[in-house]
Amino acid sequence: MTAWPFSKPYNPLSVMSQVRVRFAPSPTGTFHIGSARTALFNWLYARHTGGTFVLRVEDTDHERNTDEALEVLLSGMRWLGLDWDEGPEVGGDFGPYFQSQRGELYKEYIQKLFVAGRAYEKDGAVFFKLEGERYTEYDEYHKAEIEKVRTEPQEIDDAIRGKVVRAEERDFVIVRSNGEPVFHLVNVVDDITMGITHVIRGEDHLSNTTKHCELFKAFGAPLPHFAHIPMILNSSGPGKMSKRGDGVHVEDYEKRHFLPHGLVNFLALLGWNAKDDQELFSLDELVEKFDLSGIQKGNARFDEKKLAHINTEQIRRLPMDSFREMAIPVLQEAGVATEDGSYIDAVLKLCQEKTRSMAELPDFVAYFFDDAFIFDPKAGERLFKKGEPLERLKEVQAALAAVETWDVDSLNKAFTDLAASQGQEKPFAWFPVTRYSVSGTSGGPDLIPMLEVMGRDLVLSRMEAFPARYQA
RNA sequence: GUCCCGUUCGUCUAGCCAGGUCUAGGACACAGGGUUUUCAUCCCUGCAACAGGGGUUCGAAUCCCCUACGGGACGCCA
Repeated sequence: MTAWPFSKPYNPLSVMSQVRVRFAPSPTGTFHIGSARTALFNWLYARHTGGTFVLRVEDTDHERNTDEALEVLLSGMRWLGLDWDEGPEVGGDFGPYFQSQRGELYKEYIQKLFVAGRAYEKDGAVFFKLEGERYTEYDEYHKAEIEKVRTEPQEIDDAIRGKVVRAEERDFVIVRSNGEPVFHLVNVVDDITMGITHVIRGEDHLSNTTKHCELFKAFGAPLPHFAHIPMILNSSGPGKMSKRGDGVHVEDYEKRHFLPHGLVNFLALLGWNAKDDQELFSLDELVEKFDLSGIQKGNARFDEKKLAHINTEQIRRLPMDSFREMAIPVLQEAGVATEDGSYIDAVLKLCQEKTRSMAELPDFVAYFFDDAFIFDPKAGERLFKKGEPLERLKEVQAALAAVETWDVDSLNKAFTDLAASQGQEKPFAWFPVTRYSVSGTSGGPDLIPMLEVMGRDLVLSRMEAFPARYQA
């Protein structure tokens, strides 16, 4: 048996001191939010330590492993900004990175187990042979008399949970009767041959880890460091976050126009914290501050409201260029704005700090682009409840029509002068009807800058049309 | 059923490893108030937790034990 299974020469010190982590998803056609967080933690750890992030596709069997399923995964990873140093498309020295292409390697390793007397065939399948005293016992769970083995307990030194001791007690299948190697075997063989130093994965694998330790030892390979991260539970009700349902897939958030970094920031906080009160991070800050020791032991519940809040905050922190880059396709998709240009830029600049999500942006800005906006009935009701808005509107129309240069200063002056002429100190009495007549709503960006952006023609024509339109 | 992991406000969490600085801090949510042309933003205030019981100690959210509850694993799925 060769001590080092890598195909290339190496310097043990330089390789082993380098952190190598992997994300090893099975392409199922969706990208589960829990998987995404596991990927993120691995990615953050690699980037934090200057290590290598490997993407390995566990496509051992399954009819569902299609190209489309793989693409969902890869595009999800790309969308989140989790780039991989080795794996599909980028290659690497430890490939292939698809388990479906590593069959020969697995055979080689299975052979090693046979040679070492640690594997045997039974019912057409290959079993891993545990070492220790054998006995039979009625098992309540399997409802049958089964053979068990008193093995040496395995000690797992987990970076999050500390020392975990557990003994495996049944020989387990490593190759199915159809010839396909099972997860536990390929997972360990790949981790060994890919030189993985840290296995960061969900807590649902903690119990499996004793099987993996048995295998590592049988192969004479050193154990990697383990870090079992807590599960994400359903936001309400029992159990871990289910496979179906709203908001469990990364693709859904992309479709709903969440900021990838909003999701990333939220996911990072689900089970990890920076040991201080900071909650909003840039990617760089996340990379800098992320550490295994900051990971929580207990499971966490997914809270959409907090996600929404973080998403909103990250939208506000976006540089104008990035915001525009994201917003324009959203507006185009919604059919709100079709052309790029300085008008859209001005509108977006006005609205970035007011909008709560990209998804609501089209509705929020629709009236800037289309005369056929809808008048909010409730806001209209409130407006007509007191005063004589139509009279005020006429006064504003006259005042604005007389403005020579259509800019914030002149508009401000027009309103102030109008107020003064009526013995008012502030022009607030004229604001609500002005806003409503041009936008159909009672809220939105600051009025004067908004009028400036909309331009004289649009503003005056909407005011002119308002009385008739509102009746209808 | 067996084994493993966990348990601080409704939720995410700080504090726990190195017991006193904790009348337990922050954030989301919620409630109230203020600012504002704006059912936006922003600001202020409030609400609300150490699962329970034993022990160790002058002193325990922090250490130990038990119980309860939650999660996970026990597949020729990954």
